[in-house]
Amino acid sequence: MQEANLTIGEVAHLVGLKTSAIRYYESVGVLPEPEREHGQRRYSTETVRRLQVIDIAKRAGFSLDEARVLLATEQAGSPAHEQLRELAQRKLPEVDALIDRAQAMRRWLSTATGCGCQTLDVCALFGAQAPSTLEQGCRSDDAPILKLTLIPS
Amino acid sequence: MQEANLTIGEVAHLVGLKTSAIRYYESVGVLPEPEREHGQRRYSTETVRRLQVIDIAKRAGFSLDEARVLLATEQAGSPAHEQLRELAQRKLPEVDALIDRAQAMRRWLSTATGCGCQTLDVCALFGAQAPSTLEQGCRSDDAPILKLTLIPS
DNA sequence: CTGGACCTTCAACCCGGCTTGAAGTCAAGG
DNA sequence: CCTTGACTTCAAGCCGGGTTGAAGGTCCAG
Repeated sequence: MQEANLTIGEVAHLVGLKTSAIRYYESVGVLPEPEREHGQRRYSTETVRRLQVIDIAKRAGFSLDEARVLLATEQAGSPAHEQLRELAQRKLPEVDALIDRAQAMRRWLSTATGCGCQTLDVCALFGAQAPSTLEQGCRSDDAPILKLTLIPS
Repeated sequence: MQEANLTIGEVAHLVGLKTSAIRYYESVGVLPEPEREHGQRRYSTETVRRLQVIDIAKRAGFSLDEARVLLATEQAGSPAHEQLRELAQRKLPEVDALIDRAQAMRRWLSTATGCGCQTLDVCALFGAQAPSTLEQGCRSDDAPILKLTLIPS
């Protein structure tokens, strides 16, 4: 077993969180209740790892609740892998959609910053749910829905 | 000038929002105050278009506040294009980072759902801020930080 | 013994992005 | 005239993900 010798402040510093966030995670069940010494929480490096997992999961768009499932899964071992697989399958299309939208936005933004067009056409963004049909860039032969005058500097 | 003949309910229906959302947008300055007839708001199709812009912007990860800037920019014309460019430049790295993270997550999720490995290694997710170093898939030669036992069904 | 650093709890607050509910107004139709 | 339905306002509530503040405990150094 790991020795639990880190104070909440040390852990917070290690993972770049505020102590309040760590207590909050505990309160919502994402972190287990730690051992205590004189009433104070003591953590092992295992907890630091769990917090890193949470961090990654959050950055990847998981909610705290999903992160909780992820960690619970890891804890429980055998029967939980099904749950993980299910979680992943539910999440995949969401992530795909996110990527599509983000890439469409990226293309749009880079034309907005980079191109020297007189007018910047955003019309392509409005092709009925298909922001991904943005390939055209600054072309503008059909009536623009949104026309921004972008004067080349 | 456009004729303003749409009621809030009609507009809401057209763009797939609740009327409360439209009033909220107005209250936070994302939509301008519309003309009124007998105290009731009347909108032109221009407003519908603005709401579509807002929708796209939101889907692309802009906050309502940023959407407001976007639309204000469009309104103001000349000196505002700088603001738009600036907005776009501020947003681009954010969007890039988002895409990276989402793609890393996508790869991880698809291994989680698809591969038949005994153990699923998430270690690659933890390479010091680099979730994008996930190419390896199920390889696991260095000590995994997170090891999930994923029993092939 | 005192001060300061760190910890504890709990309740309250903040933010964005709305929704909900109560109470009132208005025009049209039976 | 009365009801119906769509509108109006304003205040309050909800959600996730925390932060902040007050009031107090515990430890160690000087």
